[in-house]
Amino acid sequence: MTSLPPGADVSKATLADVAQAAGVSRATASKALNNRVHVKLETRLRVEAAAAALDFTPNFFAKALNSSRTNTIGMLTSDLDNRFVLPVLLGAEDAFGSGSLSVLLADARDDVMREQLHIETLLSRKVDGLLVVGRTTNPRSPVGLPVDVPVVYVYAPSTRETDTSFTPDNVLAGRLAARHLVETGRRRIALVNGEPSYAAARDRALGVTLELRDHDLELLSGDSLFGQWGERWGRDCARLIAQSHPEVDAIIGGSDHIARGVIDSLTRLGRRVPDDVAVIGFDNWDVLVSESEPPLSSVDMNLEHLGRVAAQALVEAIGGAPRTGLHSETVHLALRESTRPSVTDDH
Amino acid sequence: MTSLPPGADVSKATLADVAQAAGVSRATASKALNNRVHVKLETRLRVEAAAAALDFTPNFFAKALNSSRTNTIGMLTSDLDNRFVLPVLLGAEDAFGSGSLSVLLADARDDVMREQLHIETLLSRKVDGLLVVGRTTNPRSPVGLPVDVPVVYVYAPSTRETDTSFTPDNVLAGRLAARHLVETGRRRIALVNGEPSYAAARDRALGVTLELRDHDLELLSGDSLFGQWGERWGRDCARLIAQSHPEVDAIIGGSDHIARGVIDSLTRLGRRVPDDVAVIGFDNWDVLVSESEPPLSSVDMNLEHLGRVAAQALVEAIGGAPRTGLHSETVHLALRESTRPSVTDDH
DNA sequence: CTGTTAGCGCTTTCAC
DNA sequence: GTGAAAGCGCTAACAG
Repeated sequence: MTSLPPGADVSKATLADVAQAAGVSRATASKALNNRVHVKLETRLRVEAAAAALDFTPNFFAKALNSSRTNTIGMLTSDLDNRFVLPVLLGAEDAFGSGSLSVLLADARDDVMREQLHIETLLSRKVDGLLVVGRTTNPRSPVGLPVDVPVVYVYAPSTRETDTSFTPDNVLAGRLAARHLVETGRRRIALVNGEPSYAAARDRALGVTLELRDHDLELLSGDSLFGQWGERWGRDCARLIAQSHPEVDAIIGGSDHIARGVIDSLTRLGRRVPDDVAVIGFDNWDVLVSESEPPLSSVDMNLEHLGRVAAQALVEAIGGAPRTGLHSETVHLALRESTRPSVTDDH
Repeated sequence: MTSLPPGADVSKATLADVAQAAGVSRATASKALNNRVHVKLETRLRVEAAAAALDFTPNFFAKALNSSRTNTIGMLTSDLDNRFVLPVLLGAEDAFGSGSLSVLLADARDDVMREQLHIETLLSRKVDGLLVVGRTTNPRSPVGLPVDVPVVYVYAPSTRETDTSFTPDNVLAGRLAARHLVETGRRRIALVNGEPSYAAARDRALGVTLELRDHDLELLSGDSLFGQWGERWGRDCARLIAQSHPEVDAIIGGSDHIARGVIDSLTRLGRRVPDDVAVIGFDNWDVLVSESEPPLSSVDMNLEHLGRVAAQALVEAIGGAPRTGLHSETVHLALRESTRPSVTDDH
């Protein structure tokens, strides 16, 4: 019982204790425990035994004080309250947590001031690297760091091309959705898209258009209908499309929400999904797609994978091997009932 | 330019530099900067000026090395990929972030081993306190800490009554939902509930039952229908209820999802919502309630508030004023179209 | 191979 | 009021 302040009796045993118990100097004990060279095997074993016996845990701060590596990374989110960042965090936490890296979380609330403040705090804690998780896939301006700390941008790429960024390939997503519909016999395809201010919406539309063009097709309404991300927009547009283009045999929703709205309207109008009209969405958000009636096909953005590769890239960058540039990560189809080929089309 | 390892030129200026620039000793500089007593005002000012001029940031680790307070708290989640933890985190991050507290995030993936591992890491980083965020509102066994660090449980309370826990008041939630329906003239009320293994489901059912009893009413089906949390379950049950109890004038969904399914079935069966049957859910999950057709009334669990008060309690506990026991935090109604009193009931 | 000697940057007695 | 000295727990030279 020393005279330390109350509550400080955490991990009492110090390196000196271990050294003494093992009958060596602190320096030797340190080398032994850190797998440094020039330590006799027998000594190393003795030290390790002593450490184990004393339940020794090295003092994190003392270590950090003279090693310039803290095994801590900062995760800066623009908006925690966003269903897209979660899987990314999860994948990242996964990649980090398996090792001995800890994650310092900071939520900037999509506010530049807060972001700068949090960056300063993170830097003062000497994080080894920074993972910047965006709110959308719209490119964002790079964070301004006064010092040289590796940064990886995920979801929202940095506008600076020499930075390292990972973002889902929304053009491919659009292509996959369109290709699937064409391959299952659909020809009169419409796209009800989300907000035009979102790169995700524009990229998906582009992918759809390009893919259709490859098949000598084009969107039913001539162009993609940009609007909002919600069900209501999906309902409204589906109703209009069903009237103005009764021949429609497939509708792509810019998001799962929109697609749900589309299904809702079509069903109420007496159009059968998928027999009369196939419907597909984007994001493959579990709660929306699996319990839909019928279950909704969707394009999965592989967000957890995205987080994982970004985290790995950050670890590599910390290790000195930066993987710079913009990386568009692949996405994949998640097929369900809503795009089952209609029987008549099968022949 | 010292001979430090590359990338270590972070916050170059040290206390010694400041002291020298101010023409005082390091000891005095330290006292001045930390608002300790026994420092002449003029000296203090001079030191502060020097610090500002040199853009001095105290070395976090050196400080931590002899202060036993790290201004870091650990946030241990059972399952990051859970829509209920987000708002809680947000509220907590809010309460912490406004000060100078940093948050070390660890996701246990609902795995005891991982949890223990993460706790050890967090403790080795000497967090001042621990916020344990549960996956459900089911009580959980307390975390085993070898040392005396304040812990606050949120969402899932600890089974140990002397611990500090914050959880939403689901009994009240059930009461509020039922009371609202009764007050708007509904009398033949059914409850389609979630999984019986969830305390949330059982508590909500209890609240509904108690409230109805206070009005000399009881559930239409005699008892609550426990099942699953999804839309499908809501659809199936609503269909059954509409057939077996055609007189039903209100259905409470155990979650917004269930309620959405209920609305879906009722609509398809030609029952009008809310004119024929009122529908209300729980959780007030934005994407589900506001874009529903009609928009869905719900009970908001105040999760962000929950996170905030838990975080505040943790800060207080760190400060030495623990607020022990189980705290059931209040919830509130979020009324929308789906429970509008039907015109005939208004008289 | 091992121990001795110096610090890392800061706080804290305790004299002056 | 202020400063000299000691030390938090560890790692990194340099000798031996």
